Amino acid sequence: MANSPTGDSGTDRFVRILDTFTPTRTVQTVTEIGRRAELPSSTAHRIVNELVNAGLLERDEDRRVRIGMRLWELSTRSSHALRLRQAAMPFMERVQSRVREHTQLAILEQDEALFLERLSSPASGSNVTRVAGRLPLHASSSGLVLLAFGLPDLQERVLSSGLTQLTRATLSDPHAVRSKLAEVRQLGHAIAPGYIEEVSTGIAVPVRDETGRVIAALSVVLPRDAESDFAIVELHRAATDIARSLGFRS
Amino acid sequence: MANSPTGDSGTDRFVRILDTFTPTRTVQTVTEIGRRAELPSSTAHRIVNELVNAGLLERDEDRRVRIGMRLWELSTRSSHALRLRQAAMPFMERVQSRVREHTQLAILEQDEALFLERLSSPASGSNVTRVAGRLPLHASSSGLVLLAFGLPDLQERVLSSGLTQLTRATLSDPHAVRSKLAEVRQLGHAIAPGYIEEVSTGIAVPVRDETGRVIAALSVVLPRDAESDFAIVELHRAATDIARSLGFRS
DNA sequence: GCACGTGTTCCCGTTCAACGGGAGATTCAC
DNA sequence: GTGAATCTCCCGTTGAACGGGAACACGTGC
Repeated sequence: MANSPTGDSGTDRFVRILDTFTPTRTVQTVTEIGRRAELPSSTAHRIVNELVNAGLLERDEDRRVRIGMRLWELSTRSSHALRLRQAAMPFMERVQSRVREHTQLAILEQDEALFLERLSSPASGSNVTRVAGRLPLHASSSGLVLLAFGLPDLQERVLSSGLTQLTRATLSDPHAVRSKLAEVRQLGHAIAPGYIEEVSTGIAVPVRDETGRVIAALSVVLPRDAESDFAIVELHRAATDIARSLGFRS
Repeated sequence: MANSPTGDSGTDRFVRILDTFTPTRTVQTVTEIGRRAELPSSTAHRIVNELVNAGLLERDEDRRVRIGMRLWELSTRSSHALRLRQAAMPFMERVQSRVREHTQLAILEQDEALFLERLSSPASGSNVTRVAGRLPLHASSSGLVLLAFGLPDLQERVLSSGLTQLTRATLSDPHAVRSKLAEVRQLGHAIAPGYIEEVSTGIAVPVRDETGRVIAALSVVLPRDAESDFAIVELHRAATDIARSLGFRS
């Protein structure tokens, strides 16, 4: 008998196992992992043990498994996002303290908006985004900014793939999105009223790196009917300051 | 011809590659990686490509390689350290704003002190520690706290391994460390004058989780001759507040 | 132009380490 | 007790990983 390989390259395996950990389920038994990753129990045990030895997974007192600190340690060596987050933090705090609403920083990651940091509103309302969470590009203000100032082939790719509809207000027609993007480029910021939740409006501005390229989006989430001009000004000011602190002049 | 396996389990391989990325070298060519991980060039290319496909590594414009955001994303699913960092942050900010020196949070990781977060002194002096950096347990104030309140077999393991001497003041004799640990337990905090750098003193207190177990060390770095009582009081207050915010009563 | 160094891609025969079925140990719950 | 769930260990099979090597693609210096 023996093995009937499933066609994955060893590394996939590994990623599949890590992927069984979700933000809501951070500890699980080995057998559970095996079930979710569709691996035979004995195989799951073998690989998990390897990963534990390597420090990428850890076991708690009950021998259940969770993601290891080693992984976090390694991930901090990804300089660019870390530098960005570091540079943005003080200015995000300023925005948050003045606008008093959720303040978020997102980057482009595999055709989605990935949220690097989020400072919650003191009067904490909606909670759609979270640190390390993702949102589709066409449906969030941050995503629209990243898309509008991104490469043309990214736009093609996103527009031609299915544009999921999150609320009644979400733009799901490629033409509508395309003219929205033109508007974003012209205004210099994106306003997404009710695209994600009926009750709130996202507002995002582009953040530039030391060469002037748009690398991130800084955003706040306001109640749907709130006055947005003050937030826009604050966001732009913060984005400029972040760019400056990254070394971008003028 | 063919292969002479080096005896590693596939996963090791993988970790060896990730380990070639250091805080100072965050992008490199595939061949470079191969050299450092002591892998034949063709093998390095194969594995790196797998990792890139899996999203754990990324290529920049010049096809050079860096650590991927995917890894960071996965690492955020490691709940416990994240929760701790989250809970500690506001109180660390308070300590930092009142003591006005480097303020740090460290946990025990593979017999070393791993620094989860660091708020730098406005009058930024020494810079030995950094986020995701490590220090030996016997030579840092944070380490001494983690060691003193840790499991007995941890203490044995550390004391019987080589106690590296970082400065003239570093305790390198097992007996000296042992009585230092007794002192730490008795005082409830650790003072490490000049153990790491001649010119500075580390001061650390234990942080407890919701069950009362010591899970982290909160520390500040003062100039060697500075008055430390105020800092100690502030640290203890912050540690208590952190424990309370994690759910620990009394 | 040519020679050289460096980084990368592709090919392919060898071989050994990963594979997973299965049996048995262990623990917990009812 | 019975039964379910989880984990450990063993072991024969085999296919996928391995890496040497050749060729390609740059760039650079002369």
